[in-house]
Amino acid sequence: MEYRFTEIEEKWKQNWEKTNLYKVVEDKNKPKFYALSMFPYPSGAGLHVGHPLGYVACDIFARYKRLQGFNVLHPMGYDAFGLPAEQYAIETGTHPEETTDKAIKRYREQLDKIGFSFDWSREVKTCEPEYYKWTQWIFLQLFNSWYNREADKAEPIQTLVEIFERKGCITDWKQFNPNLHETFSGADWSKFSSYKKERILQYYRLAYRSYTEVNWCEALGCVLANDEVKDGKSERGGFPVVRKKMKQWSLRITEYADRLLDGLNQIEWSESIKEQQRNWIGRSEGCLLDFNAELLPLSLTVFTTRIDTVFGVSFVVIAPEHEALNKLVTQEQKQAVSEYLAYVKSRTEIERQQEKKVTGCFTGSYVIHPFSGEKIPVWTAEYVLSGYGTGVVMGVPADDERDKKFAEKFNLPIVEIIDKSMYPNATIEDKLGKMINSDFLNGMEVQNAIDVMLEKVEEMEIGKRKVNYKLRDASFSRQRYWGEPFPIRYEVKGKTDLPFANGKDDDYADVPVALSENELPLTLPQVESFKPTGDGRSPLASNKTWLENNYETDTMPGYAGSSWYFLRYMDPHNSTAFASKEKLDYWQQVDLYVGGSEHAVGHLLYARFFTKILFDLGFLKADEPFKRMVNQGMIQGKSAFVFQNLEQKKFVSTNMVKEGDEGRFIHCDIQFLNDDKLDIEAFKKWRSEFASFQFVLDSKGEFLVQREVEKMSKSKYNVVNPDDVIAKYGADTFRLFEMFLGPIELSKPWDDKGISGCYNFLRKLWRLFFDADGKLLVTEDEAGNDSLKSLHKLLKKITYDVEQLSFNTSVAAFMICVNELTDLKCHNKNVLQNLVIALAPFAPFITEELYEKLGNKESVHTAIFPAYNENYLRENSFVYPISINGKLRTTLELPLDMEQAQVQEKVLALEQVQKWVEGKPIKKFIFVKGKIANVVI
RNA sequence: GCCGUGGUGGUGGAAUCGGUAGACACGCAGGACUUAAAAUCCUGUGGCACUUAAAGGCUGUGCGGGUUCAAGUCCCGCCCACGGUACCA
Repeated sequence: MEYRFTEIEEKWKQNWEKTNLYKVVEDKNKPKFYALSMFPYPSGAGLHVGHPLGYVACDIFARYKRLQGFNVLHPMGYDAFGLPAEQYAIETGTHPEETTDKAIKRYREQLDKIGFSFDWSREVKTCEPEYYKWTQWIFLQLFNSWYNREADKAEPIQTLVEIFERKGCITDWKQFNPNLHETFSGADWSKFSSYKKERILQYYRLAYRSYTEVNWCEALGCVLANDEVKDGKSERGGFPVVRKKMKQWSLRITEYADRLLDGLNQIEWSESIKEQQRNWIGRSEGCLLDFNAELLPLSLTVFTTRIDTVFGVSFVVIAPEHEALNKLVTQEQKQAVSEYLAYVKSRTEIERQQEKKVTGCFTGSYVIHPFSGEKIPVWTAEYVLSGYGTGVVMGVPADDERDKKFAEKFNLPIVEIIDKSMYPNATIEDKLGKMINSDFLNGMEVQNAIDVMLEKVEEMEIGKRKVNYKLRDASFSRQRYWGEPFPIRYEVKGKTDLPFANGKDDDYADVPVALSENELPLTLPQVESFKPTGDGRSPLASNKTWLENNYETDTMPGYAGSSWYFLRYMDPHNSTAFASKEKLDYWQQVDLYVGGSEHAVGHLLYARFFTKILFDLGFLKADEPFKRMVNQGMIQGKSAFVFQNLEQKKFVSTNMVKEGDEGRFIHCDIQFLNDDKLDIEAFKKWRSEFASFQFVLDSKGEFLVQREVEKMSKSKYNVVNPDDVIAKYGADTFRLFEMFLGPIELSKPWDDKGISGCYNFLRKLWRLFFDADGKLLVTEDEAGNDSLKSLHKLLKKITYDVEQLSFNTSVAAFMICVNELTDLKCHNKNVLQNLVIALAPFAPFITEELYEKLGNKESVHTAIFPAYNENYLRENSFVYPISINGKLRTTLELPLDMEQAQVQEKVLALEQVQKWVEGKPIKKFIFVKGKIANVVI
């Protein structure tokens, strides 16, 4: 009987659904395990073979844990708000909800074919009001909280108000927010208007309003995502884009910088992800230092981690956005600076940091060096970002790579200040060497000089120690329709808020007021047009209800919904809380989280941030969301290209293209390929405009395409759909092959060439059970020792590999075992049944069928994972590799308990060894039991 | 630019603690079965030169150095590809 996967998979899919096999309920008698795959954004293109990679891995782990007796939560849902659906709406007028629904249905169909153990009764969609009601609710928690630095946790804003009422905001309290340049007494506070009170509270709330930069495209009349900007132009239309300040919501994530950093030490994530988060947070200990302007009553404060190098300062650079820049520009430099600023405005932050071209402009002003008293020129340059540090840096060209390039370009003096001659391998920025040309620091080691300077600066009161973070507060506003509305309305005093900064500090007259809990959810209204309003506001700004109620017209960003969805799965239908206390306490945190490494800092940092806030406010028991995290690599596509010569109206087979030939390679859909050979007729049908072109074939009469590995994407015509693979080989083969492709965390191109190997494996497994006529071959006799050894070798390896999520080697181990059992002609029921249970997490359908055929009434997925028995694996001897001077020359089988002296005797007696030794003295004999013997001569 | 990851046969990859490089699979070549094909099974397969053959030799994990009895694995310096870079998700 043949292995008929279509029938088998259909049969069990229906059975599992009927019996609710994967439904999970809280059960205090079992240990819990929460296995989670990152939920997808449902794009219109459907799933491609890259998406299920992580899902399959996570599903295998979830199923494995279940076989080990855990109560496993393994849900799935959709991150359903997003730009692509909105963009489609702008182009076609289709409501994003419709587009999203359609995409979700398609995703669900595709996911269902792959045999996941998802509990679909817990599905969440971030765009549904029942879900985003709680996203809005969480936002209100943030809005109504502040970070108490003394208690080192978030607290209700009320506790701050009480402090203000009692003792006001005295000098000491300014440390709680250095941006608030105001002190007041408790009595003052009680007299403040609600507007003034709110303005002060805005400096403390975890969700607050401030001016942040956006990409403004005047021609399109809207704010663009970074993604939509290419080389300072809008991707659609190629219109100019400038950076502009706009009043927006931000989240005070910076208050959590240290805790986000420390928390990394408690979680089992890959070192690389933790390192990326550490670098993103970018904690650095340094010092603030004031430089007084020569002719103006102002001082520039720089942040530096290298206060020891202060005698090497030959210029100071101020960020182009810095508010003091205006005052510093002299009449003579006015023209040059304003031209430079226009150039900087058109550049994105990434472009600015790339500094391939060194740019900058002299302001005309000077500051006075606090120690030498010399005049130091002040420049402005794009490599200084206003958002980092103080937005002013001291230029030390001798000891900083970027400063050096800057000085060289603009002919600024370079003063050597550190003698590194005794550290020949040190780079320019290593904190090593002896101070020179540095007055009282001369002769000190760098580390020592830093300490001395810190003391000195604080003593002179021209600066102070400061811990700085690269992390910035998170921008939380989007001028979009398809996102969560803010549960905020404005108390209008006078004119309404203007979207853009107008230069005045105090140019808004609004006081944000939180909606009450029973007003939630504030649902997205229908709008007449999804097109931007043109003045920078979202389409909601043209909605009547929104205008009448003075609701916030911005919506929340994508990460609002995705920063807490893992909590909603615990209790997805709760209408009185985001999840009940009882269920939150039962599931606590995600035990294994699987998702793409592209989320290393974005989503993963925000989710940790939200978790810590909810923890502080007493809702959660764990302050880290994901205990263990694994990042799967991307599956890339193998694009195909054909060489096209437009003038001569021909295509040339890639092996006939010579260097210097006129023409170019253009993408060609991979569905027209047979290996690398092109089906010319199909291609012509696809692109009828090329039907009359000539096709130059190679000597074999074939037309070959050029292959290249690229991101898998519809626009590159290299997408492989899992449906097609499953139709041809079945879901079990598909799952095995996805895993067999390589280590889960590596990126690799999809190539279905190897898939028949996995298919053959399942058929070979099938043949252990059935002969060609479909007769069951299984016997109930005593299993042979060799078979048992093969089985237990497998079980040991699987147990180890699955814990490590090393699924490619697991699949190889199954193949080896089935090969061995086939050679041994083993049809023993006990051996085969254990094999089937072990394979069940990987290939859920075929194993369910075989398990039933073995006479079992229960599902294989409720069985118990077989433990391996070391007794079957014991070996008495080992084939030692024998090497001479580290080079393998021969092998020798010896008992494993043989000691070095005896081994040496046996080894040296070998003919092969004698041949190499040739009577020379043995310098050394290395012996590692069970590993190797090495003769050194 | 900065941060992170990776580079091993024709291909995907294996080598878990510094100890036999290339497990497993694809592909390819040859053979068996077959009228033929498919399927299945068997044998071989990193490269080089040599040999009737066997055995053996040299070389080989992106490039250049180093540490070690022994390096794909550790250290230093490069090159290339990929992911992120704060409004794609």
